[in-house]
Amino acid sequence: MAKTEYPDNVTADDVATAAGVSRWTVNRAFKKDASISPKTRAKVMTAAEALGYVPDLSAAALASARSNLVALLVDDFANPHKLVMLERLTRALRSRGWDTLLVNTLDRDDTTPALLNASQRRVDATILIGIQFNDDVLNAAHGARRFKKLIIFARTSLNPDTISIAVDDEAATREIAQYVIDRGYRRPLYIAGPHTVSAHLLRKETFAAAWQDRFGHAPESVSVPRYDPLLSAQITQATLRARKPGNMPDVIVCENDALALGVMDTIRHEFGLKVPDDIAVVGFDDVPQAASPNYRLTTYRQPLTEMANYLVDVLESTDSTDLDRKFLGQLVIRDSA
Amino acid sequence: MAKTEYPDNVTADDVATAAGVSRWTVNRAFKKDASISPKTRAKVMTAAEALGYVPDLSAAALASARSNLVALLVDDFANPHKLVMLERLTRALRSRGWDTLLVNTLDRDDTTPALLNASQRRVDATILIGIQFNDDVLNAAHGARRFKKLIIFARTSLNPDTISIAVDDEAATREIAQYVIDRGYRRPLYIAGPHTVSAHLLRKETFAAAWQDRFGHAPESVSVPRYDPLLSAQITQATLRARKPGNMPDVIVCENDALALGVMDTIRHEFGLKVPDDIAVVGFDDVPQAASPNYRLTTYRQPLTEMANYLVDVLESTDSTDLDRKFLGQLVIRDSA
DNA sequence: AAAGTTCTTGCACGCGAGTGCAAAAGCTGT
DNA sequence: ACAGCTTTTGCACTCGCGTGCAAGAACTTT
Repeated sequence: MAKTEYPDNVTADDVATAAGVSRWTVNRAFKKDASISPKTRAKVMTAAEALGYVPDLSAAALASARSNLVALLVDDFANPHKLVMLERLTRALRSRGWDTLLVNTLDRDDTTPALLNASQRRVDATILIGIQFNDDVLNAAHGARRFKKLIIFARTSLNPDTISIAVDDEAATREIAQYVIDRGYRRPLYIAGPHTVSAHLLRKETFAAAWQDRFGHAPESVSVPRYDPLLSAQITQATLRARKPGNMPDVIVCENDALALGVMDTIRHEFGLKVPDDIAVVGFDDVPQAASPNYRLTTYRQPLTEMANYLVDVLESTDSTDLDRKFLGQLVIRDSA
Repeated sequence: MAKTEYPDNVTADDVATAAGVSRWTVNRAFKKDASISPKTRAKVMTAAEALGYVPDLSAAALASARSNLVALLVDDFANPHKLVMLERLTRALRSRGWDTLLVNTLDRDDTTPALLNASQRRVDATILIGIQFNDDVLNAAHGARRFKKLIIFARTSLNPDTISIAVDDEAATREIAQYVIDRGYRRPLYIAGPHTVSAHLLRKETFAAAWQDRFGHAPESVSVPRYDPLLSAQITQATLRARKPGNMPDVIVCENDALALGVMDTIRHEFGLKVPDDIAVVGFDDVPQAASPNYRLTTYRQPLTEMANYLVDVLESTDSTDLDRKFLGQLVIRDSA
């Protein structure tokens, strides 16, 4: 008979009764900068705690125009860097009161259904950290109902309806190219990721341009259709096998670490060559494994935490004037090049 | 002036007017097994499509007792296996109409606030795929409001208020132990993960018991406080350095692959030893990297897809009688042992 | 101490849809 | 063509809270 358990659901009304105020005052007590006297708030909070009350965000989202919820669309789970991004993003979001809806868009050919689904949950923004989208989808999405913000994270997009938060790929790649040239490498092979129309990484083009500027010809390149170390290993293997023994590259520059890890594995275990003595390797992202004693990969680190925090700034900002932003990262030199 | 854009928000009422039926009929049309005539449904769907209507799940969650939303608490982003689990879980959930709230619980010392937050969003279940929780938290959570189901995924829990969906660690570990013994290894070192009270993996104990049964003494073991290859590498290095040169183990059995990868790196690059010739290594989980030419790790694969599908079954089941379940996986023999 | 300010608090209405039941419509057999 | 039955449709009420404004309380000023 003792009321040891909390009732099924405590509403603001219950707390109001307990504290001897109105329901609206209860809600004010939970709102950051509401006009309420300190002692009333204290009284309400005490009552709330005693009853085990917490505001229902679901109802709040329905009543107001905001939900403090974002959808995170991911279409690439083979790239270890995704795990790092997920960690940084969820941490930044959560620390500032935002929740994250994780949407796996791997098994659909476009993101439209996922965007639709996000709108059904009244998300305040949709964040894309993948590649599978094009301008058609974006335009459709933007024309549709209830679309607040569409953020492309860690990838540049030229679409004007989109907010892109990314590292400055061009500057980063030029720095990489300069380093490679300075170290005396002259026979590069560039391993690029999937071709995409929108949300392009300018890395391959920039590297090619830098090489062209310096030596008058573009470097060779290969494309891997997924950011997957295992696939990258296979394709690199096929590419190198097709070459004459004397015609090996002296450096392999990769669009990101996911590709670079596979490349290193192949170089060592399929060809029995040494990194960097026979072939050097450069990556991009600085995934945790890049630092392992096995890889010691030279790579480029994006300021992910800073970028994630800026993303939350964007979510909280009201004006929508040119929120795109590029960040500068840092070349991390290890043993692979 | 042309109405090229959809209005801000289309409600069921708008569709009802357009289709010449009542709002409730519109909702029925969107409900899987509602009693509605096929032609009425078709009429409604046509009108809905023309207007760009989709039901508002936020409002639905408020009005009904279900939200079709689950919270996924993760406290360990260094383990590459987490990415695989996230992929499998979100795919299974999404394909059957469930959305996933990803909650990062890394930077808090207990899961209570996260559980509270989940309850604020009216999730139908909370799924834990980490380690940071104990019985106190669980009990508090369960006593509180609006807690539907608490699922421990990929980890065994003996707490009766909890539904545990996991591989049969005991059977798996016995199989591993048997393999190690059959291959003639006699000086094992066991690398365990963090100590936890609840949600225990029985792997270390089972391996020790199996060894004890056979040889009359327990194997040595070390604990790594996080499932992180880099940390595992460090601790393994310290452990092996403390040994006399002639006293090295001939096999290192790891609680999971995250630990095993670090172990292999250390063996090779810090001690210049060969795997498996000098020291063999066994893991658990079969992460993607385990198959790479670099590691070729012998490990144990959990039937994750099957487990994820069962999880959705659990979500959709109404009776709550003993939903715990153990799955059998498969020993994957590669070159590391 | 009265009038003028500023800070607090209360309230009607709406957000968009689910539940359970009752009314209406469709169907069967004779 | 009508009773009897089944399927389909409509509706009052509810879920828990936000918005914007107006009334009330508390504090200043001269």
